[in-house]
Parts: sequence; structure tokens; C-alpha cells
Amino acid sequence: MTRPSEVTRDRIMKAAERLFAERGYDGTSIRAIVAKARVNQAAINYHFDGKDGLYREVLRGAFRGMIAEQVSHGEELKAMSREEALTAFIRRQLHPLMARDEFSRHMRIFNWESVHPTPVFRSMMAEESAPFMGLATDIVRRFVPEADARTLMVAAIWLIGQCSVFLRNRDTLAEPPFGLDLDESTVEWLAQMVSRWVLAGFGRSAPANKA
Amino acid sequence: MTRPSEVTRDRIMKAAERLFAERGYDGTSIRAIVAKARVNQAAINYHFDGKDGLYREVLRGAFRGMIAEQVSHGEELKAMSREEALTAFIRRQLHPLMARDEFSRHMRIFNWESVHPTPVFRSMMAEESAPFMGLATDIVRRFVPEADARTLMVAAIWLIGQCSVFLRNRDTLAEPPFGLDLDESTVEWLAQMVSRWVLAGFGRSAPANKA
DNA sequence: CGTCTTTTTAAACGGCAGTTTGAATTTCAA
DNA sequence: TTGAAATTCAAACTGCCGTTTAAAAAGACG
Repeated sequence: MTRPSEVTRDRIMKAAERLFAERGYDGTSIRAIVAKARVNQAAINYHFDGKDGLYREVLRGAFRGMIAEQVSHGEELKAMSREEALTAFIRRQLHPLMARDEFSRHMRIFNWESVHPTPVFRSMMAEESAPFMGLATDIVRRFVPEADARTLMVAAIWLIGQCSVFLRNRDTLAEPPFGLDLDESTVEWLAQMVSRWVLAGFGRSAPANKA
Repeated sequence: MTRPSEVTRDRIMKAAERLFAERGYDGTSIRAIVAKARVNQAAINYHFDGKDGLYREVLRGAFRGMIAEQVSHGEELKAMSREEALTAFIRRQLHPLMARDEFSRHMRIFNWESVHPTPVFRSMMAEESAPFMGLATDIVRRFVPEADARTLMVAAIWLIGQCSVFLRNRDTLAEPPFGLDLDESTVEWLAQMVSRWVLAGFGRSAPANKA
């Protein structure tokens, strides 16, 4: 079913996703996109009604792709013990540290958005983030079942954020003075490390006892 | 000695810091800066040798300001118990959630940098981040004194990152479906929450011995 | 005061941004 | 095959970008 127009559209989307992820919206020109996609410049306006429309489509793709990716593994998590599920969740979150695949590009686009959210992103967050948040909440709930709704939500956000400092500063951490080699074994070690801290954090602090 | 040139320079710096923090480097035009600072457009090139030079100065100010801010409280932390020190550290980190002061602007500039680091930032990170990292490392070391250097560093980074998900997504979290009211009491509650999780995480998982 | 330096100013510059145009080409149903 | 619709294309358009210029203004100082 690959009509020629679909081919052009797809090439633009792929090139745009890479460039938007790498340099952000303002840092990406449509001339750079069409050069990478090897299509005519006017094609963006024809197919997407301008740079804004193209970005909207890319963002939607990233948003839904990421949620689908996570939710598709949601069932696996439910079959695990809570400790295994949490470790698996964190390992998946840390995955972009070593790979430069679609998932890590989507993460980068969200990083740009979190610094300066666009209206499109805000509305998607409001309307479509529930499945992903639900996933994180489900994990958290297995550790702190008695928590109220707000605590549960904050705990889920906190869990999601456990890896963000590493993801976001990947480039910085790879250089001096940190010099973290982000190969497979290091990332796995890191995942184990973070999982252990989070596990311990949830494991005993929940009952709000006195230290 | 407020020579007139110093006044102009200062007005440009202040306006630029605000705009760079809000919209990033690419999203800020020098025309917007000079309008906000109410100076002539050529003044930026005269005083800072161009937009790049101005940004470099702003970034240096943010970098050193933030480190000085943190280090100035470093002595207080040493006088506290490790639990108090950690809570105080986290509370300070979360402070930008409610205030839009200089400190929170500096954080925002770093957020832009962490998405797409500039060479200037990289070199500052390599050459001047030691005092701040040392601060975080000192706190961590009190919980995991036997940890090796790499573990200690990762733990310090992890500690620093504990609040980043909340800081970075402040705008998003304030809206539905999250709807976090970021007033003083909520932020204090959040600080207590995060501190408790981190404390528990470090408190018992650290010895990493035969579980 | 007169002269030299520092600072400010308005205007213009070249360049790249996103978009539009209208014709050429391709697609596809009739 | 034909003709209308969809798609591609090169080129031009408007506007904002960062920077430069050269002259005016303000200070510094003997």
C-alpha cells in the first residue's frame, strides 16, 4: 500500500524525528529536514501544513509510541514479583543510555518538552498519559498499598524520575570528571544499583515509621 | 563605582538570564533581550562580543552562582546529623518548585544545557563542578562509607537527581491530570516524602553485603 | 577648554528562516 | 487513452535573525 505520497510522508517523519530529538524544535530547520529526508522543501507544507504541523505529528508519534512500548510490557510486569517488576521497569527506563534507537529518540523529544512544554504536549499529557502513569502506579501500589491517592501519584512520578538524571545527562556523564562508560555491563550495574536503592526506599519507609 | 557602561552591561545580563532561562538559547533573540533590558541592540556586541559571548557570561554566572549557593550551605550540612543533612539538601533542591528567583532561573538554564550541552557548559562541568559534586558526595559518604569511588559517584548523582523529575516537570505537574499545588506546605511535604524514600534507600541497602 | 577614549545610537547589511507560488509531473479512475 | 486530481518541484517571497557600520554622545583628563 506504499503510495508515493506515503513514502514521502514517512521519510519526512523519520528525518524530522531524528533532528527534533537531537536539536529541538527551534534548532531544527525545515531545510535540514528535507535535506536529510531527500524530499522537496514544499513537501512539508503539503503533507503537514507547515513545520508546526510536522512537529505535532512527530510528537504524537513519540507520545503514543512510548506509551504503547511501555504498556506492551505491562502484562509481563504483572506476572513478576514486585521486586522483579520494579527492576525490570528501571532497566527498561535506563535502556536509552546505551542505545540510540527509536525509544531513546522519543525520550529525548520528551526531554525537550519538559524544559519548555508546547501546548500540544500539555494536552497530550492531560489526555493520554493515564496508561503509562497507571503502569508506574501499579508497580508502586504493590509496595505501598495503603498510601492515599496523592502519595501514590507522587511516588509513581518519583519512580519514573529515578532514571531521568542519568538519561538526561548522558552526554555529560560520559565525559570527565565523571567518565562513565555506558556499555551494557555498566548500565546493567547501574540498573541494579538504582533498583536496590528504590526497593529499599519503598520497602521500609512506607509505614511512615520513626527513624 | 557604577560606571554607565556597567549599568548597561548589568541590565543586559539580567534580561538575558531571564529570557535564556525561559526560552533557551535558540528561542531567545537579541532583539527580545535589548527590548527587555531597554538598551541599544549594538550594546550586546559591544559589551559581550555577540550573542554567544553573552550566553557564555550568563552561563558562567549561573554556574558559579549555583555552586556558591550550595557550597555556602555546605558547612551547615556538616554540623547536622546525616539524616538532617540529607533532608536539608533535598529541601533546598526542591526550592525552585515554589519560587521563581535567581536560583530557579539558574536551574532552568542547566535544564536547557542538559538536553543539549554547549561546549562552554561541558568545559565548566569538567573544570568547576568538583565543589558541588563534593558536597553531594560528602552527604552520600556518611551513609555508605565503605563504597568504592564509582559507586560513591553514582550515588551522589542519583541523590542530585532525586528532585530533578519534579523540578523539570513543574509546569506539567501543576496541571491535570496531576494537579499538584506547588505551595509551601505541599513542597515541604514532598521534601519529607522524598527524603524518607532516599533515607530508607541508603539506610539499609548500602552495605551491599550478603543480603 | 580641547582632545582623546569610551559608550551609545540609528540604520543598514547579508543570511537564513518558514512559507507560498504556479507549473511540471505522476497517479489513477473512467 | 483521456482528463481530473494528487503530488512533486524549483524558485521566489516576506520577515526575522545576528552582526556591522559610522556617526553622535558622554566621560576622562591634561
